[in-house]
Amino acid sequence: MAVTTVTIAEIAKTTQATVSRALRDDPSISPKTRQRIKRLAEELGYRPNLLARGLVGGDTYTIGMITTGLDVEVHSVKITAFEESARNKGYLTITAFNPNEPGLEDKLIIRLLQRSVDGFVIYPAEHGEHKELRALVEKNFPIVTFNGDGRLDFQTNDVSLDYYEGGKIQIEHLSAIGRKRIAYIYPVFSCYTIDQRVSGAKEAAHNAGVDFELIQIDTGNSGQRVQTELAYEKLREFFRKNASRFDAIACHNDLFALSAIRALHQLGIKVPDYIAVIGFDNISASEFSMLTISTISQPAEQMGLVAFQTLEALVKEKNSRESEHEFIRVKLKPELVVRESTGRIVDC
Amino acid sequence: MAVTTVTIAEIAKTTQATVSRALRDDPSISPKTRQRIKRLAEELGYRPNLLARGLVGGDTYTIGMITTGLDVEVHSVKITAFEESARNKGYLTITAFNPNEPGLEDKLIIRLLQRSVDGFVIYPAEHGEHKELRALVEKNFPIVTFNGDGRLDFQTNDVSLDYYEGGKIQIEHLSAIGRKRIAYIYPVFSCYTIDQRVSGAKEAAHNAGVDFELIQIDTGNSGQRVQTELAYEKLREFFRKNASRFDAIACHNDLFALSAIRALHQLGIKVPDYIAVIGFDNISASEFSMLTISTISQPAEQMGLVAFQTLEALVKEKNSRESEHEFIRVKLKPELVVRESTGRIVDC
DNA sequence: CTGTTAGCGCCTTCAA
DNA sequence: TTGAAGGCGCTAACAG
Repeated sequence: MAVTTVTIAEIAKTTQATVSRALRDDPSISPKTRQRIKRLAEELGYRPNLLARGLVGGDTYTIGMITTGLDVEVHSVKITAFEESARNKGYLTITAFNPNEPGLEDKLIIRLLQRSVDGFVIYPAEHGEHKELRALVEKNFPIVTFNGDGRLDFQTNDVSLDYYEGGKIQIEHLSAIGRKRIAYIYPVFSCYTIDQRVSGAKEAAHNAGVDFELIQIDTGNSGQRVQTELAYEKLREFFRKNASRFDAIACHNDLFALSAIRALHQLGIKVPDYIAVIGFDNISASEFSMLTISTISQPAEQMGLVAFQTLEALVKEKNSRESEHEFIRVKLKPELVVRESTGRIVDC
Repeated sequence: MAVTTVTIAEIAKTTQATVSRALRDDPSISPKTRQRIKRLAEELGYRPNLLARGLVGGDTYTIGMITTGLDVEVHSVKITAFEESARNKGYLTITAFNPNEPGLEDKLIIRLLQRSVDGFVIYPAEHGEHKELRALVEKNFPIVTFNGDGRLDFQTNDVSLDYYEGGKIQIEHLSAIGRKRIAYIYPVFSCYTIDQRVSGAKEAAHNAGVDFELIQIDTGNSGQRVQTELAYEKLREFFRKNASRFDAIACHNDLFALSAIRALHQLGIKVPDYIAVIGFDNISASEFSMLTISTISQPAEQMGLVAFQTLEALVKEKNSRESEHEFIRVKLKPELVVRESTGRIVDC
């Protein structure tokens, strides 16, 4: 059927082991036969069976990725960047999605382990014990987490965004353009990264000496998913009653900011003249929108890239030594992007 | 190290083969020993090694997916829907991305084959020979393509959206609200699905007896990727000179429509009063935007679902018989979503 | 019903 | 520098 090392050996009138060695550039093989075998393999269209290779304990050049769904644009960018750098180094990334169910995380880890992945990138579920993850980390299996810092109660190699800093920057910017009565709007469900943004915002407001109020919008908690239409309705209702109290709004993400702007627009409240709005994430729509949105940009490609480089290093090192050393923890800084929604300065 | 069937056999004082059979519910095993072995396996935390299983020729419960990047929201929805239904049936989907390079498609297929996937879902690259894909289809390997209809010169099991119909619906709607001078705006790079939209639109315009003009915008051809800022500039320039000639614009997708609306807004041209705008895809931003966008909605979840069901059937059938039968070809209909950007009717 | 015996395709000792 | 042999964990005959 398929051409294997045995097929090649028979034709080359040598043994299977020699073929195997030649193909892997084993130094013990003479340049001559190596070349001969390689040519033959090429001609016959030989493709190493990675299952067999993995079975005997070698690397599979496969990395398991477990992440939340693709509904958040920023995650997609991270995933894409990771996959691309992995692919360029000859790794295949096998991706499994976990819409934030703690139990599913364990199951997916097991499933991927059964396929003998060389390492893992994991965006941990918000809650749960992380039983499997913890076990792997303890046995020193190559793992890198995204945003594990703070939501896991044990150390890992981690690449995170500094959400606290992000929240701070949002408010500092609003304050810098002269706004003094600021609301921070976010959904009710609890989530570490949102909490961080809020904390950072609170501190910045305190430092700047501006009024600051936290507004939680109940978006219908179908899991962590925001129900878009409902969110819009709630926002409009809120602004109808309370808009006059504020001259600026910071939102936990750009979609919320879009909805907020739409609601304000409906109510005839001009943005940014009366109320300035800033979002978070820098999704593409915030640049395409009729009124472009100021926001906080995540270095998402870089996060994907750094995560892969870290993981690759761990995988290689595992093969050489079992050196125990410190966990690698990278925390990247977000950046302010100023657009129309905070564009004009109003003097009060 | 890890617990295997041998480990269990030793403890259960039986043979490895018996354990293997018991675990797989082989009817030849007595209920007693089966239960005993299963309990033991559970206690020991046994996890079958899927590589070994795959090596002997059995199913791996792994499906390979090759698709374009995650930058297009509709694709993400399809992927997510597919992955979820696969997961619920015990399959792992391993996803590889191909930003439309014909050569890469072949490479990725090979890589996934080396991991012994049970089947493939492929969103074929726009151009190229599709050498590997063709070979697999010929040897009757379980494969389902997305939008392969029209862009492949050979038959496959396929799930497509009817883009022609979509283009038609766009124009029919604009005509139905009384518009008579319509432009179809799309980027310069050629692509089967865009061509289809345009053809459908053209026919609809002809049938409705309205003026119809094709406008291609040069968005800088970094591959197939639209350069957003450039696209916006070009659109604004175009409208500045030509807006007066039209009372409606149809765009090949929603991001373009967003940009178009922003450009029109900048120029002080009211949407939909002077110019109505309709997009394509129904991305979330089209609903969140300050001015919500009328568009054509793809049944993306359904496409993912149908693709998986079709593929699963092929995989199962392969195991039973080598029955040769017709290719399964599903063509789904898009739907009109009316929002503000075509909301008000203007009499002329 | 259960045990025995071959492999699947590859890598890795150990000899020669 | 190459060959021979064993085994990774599992499934699939073939016996008993």
